[in-house]
Amino acid sequence: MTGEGAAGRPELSRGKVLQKALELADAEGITGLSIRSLAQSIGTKPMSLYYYVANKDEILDGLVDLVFAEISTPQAGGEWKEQMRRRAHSAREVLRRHPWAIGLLESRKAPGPETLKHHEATLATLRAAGFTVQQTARAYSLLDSYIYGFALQEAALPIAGGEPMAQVAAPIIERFASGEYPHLVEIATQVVMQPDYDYGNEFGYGLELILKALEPASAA
Amino acid sequence: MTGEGAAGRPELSRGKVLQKALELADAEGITGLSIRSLAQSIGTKPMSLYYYVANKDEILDGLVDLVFAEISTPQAGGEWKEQMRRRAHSAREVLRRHPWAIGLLESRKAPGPETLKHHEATLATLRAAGFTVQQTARAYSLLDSYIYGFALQEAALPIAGGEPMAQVAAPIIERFASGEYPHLVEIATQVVMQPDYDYGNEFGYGLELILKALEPASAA
DNA sequence: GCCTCCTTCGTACAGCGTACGAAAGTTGTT
DNA sequence: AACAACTTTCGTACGCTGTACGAAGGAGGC
Repeated sequence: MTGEGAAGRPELSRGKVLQKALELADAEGITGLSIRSLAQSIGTKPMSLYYYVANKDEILDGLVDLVFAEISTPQAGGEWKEQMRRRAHSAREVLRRHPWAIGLLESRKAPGPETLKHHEATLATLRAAGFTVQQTARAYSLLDSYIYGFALQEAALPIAGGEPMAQVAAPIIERFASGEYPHLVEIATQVVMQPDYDYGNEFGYGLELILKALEPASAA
Repeated sequence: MTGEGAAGRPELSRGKVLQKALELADAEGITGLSIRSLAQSIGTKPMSLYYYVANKDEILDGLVDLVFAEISTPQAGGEWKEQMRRRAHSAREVLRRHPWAIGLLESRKAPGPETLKHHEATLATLRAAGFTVQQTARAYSLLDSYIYGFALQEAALPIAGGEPMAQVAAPIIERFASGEYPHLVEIATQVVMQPDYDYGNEFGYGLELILKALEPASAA
């Protein structure tokens, strides 16, 4: 009707839709990603997207898969601890770049090919390092629990940036006077509000503690 | 207008609104909780709710606080490891009862009084056990990361129940033939699809591993 | 009787996902 | 050249969402 590219040679593709959806989610947050806003950012009309995806849920599934594709994949050859360390730090970094993805993990049920590939490679690395099947399952669950949980807490902080920690403490400050939360005050003043404090740096501490405890022998 | 209780003595209260919202979220999931559906379940009209809450976000904040109130609060007197164990298991159980709450944690910025009380009590217990301020912050972050991450993964599983694990494996089964994911198959068949397997039982394994590694002295 | 406050809620609006079907271009066949 | 078949785009409309605005009506004080 209006059309420059009405038919035959497609102007659009499923990949382009997902790519633009990723950019839009990064820019505006997951609530800013609507079919209408996505179509506008692509330069097309809402209903055109439905030729490439069945519904919005399929877009969200695709986004999760794109995010998994960004996480560094371990190789079965290398030293397992170093491989898991790299993977963990990469996963955290990716989830910090796409904080909306954490909430999506909860509701997706159809893992994409990149997701499966990633899991497969990680499991292969642990098995090759001598973990039994049982140990592998437990170690993987433990590591991912830590990674996702840390990312979740990080995403719940006010905003990324240097030291916006004064803001997270601000609403509590009002109740400071009552002396009702002395230990929260203690943590806030002596740790969180220190000028060079960055919560993200704490990730390595917990990760190393877990890796250290995860020797194949002791993970039974 | 229509009303049995039009004015003066309120039929409603903020607490009742939040209570009903909790029940509705448990019954229908967080997407089933709309202002209209909530009003209907209470037996009033949508706009009446806005006398008690400023907007829907305030309801969600209130729900998170209600959930925190359900988590067993540690006592500063007892043995810290046992206190943290109890708290962790309680938190996981509560988040399994209210799986929608996990996704809410990400987006809430205003902690409620119950949330603050809970944090305060947990911090107090760790400090009383001899953890330094720094160690306390790290230990707490580590424990909560694990708890939230585990709950998140648990919520991502198909449905609660005995052994619905065959379902989560089903979509992958199609790609079994290709031999592309041998380790996923291995885990699926030898661990996940075992008739008595319950992912929730794995929580204790990781928790004990973390608690063991968390001695105040070594947590520097 | 009236005035003021508390509480309820009817109406309306802009936004959402998407079902349905029409329109228009390209390609293949004759 | 004509026509059919297929691919791709998108206009319209429906039922849903949160909520701004303001009217309505009962309760208590004077």
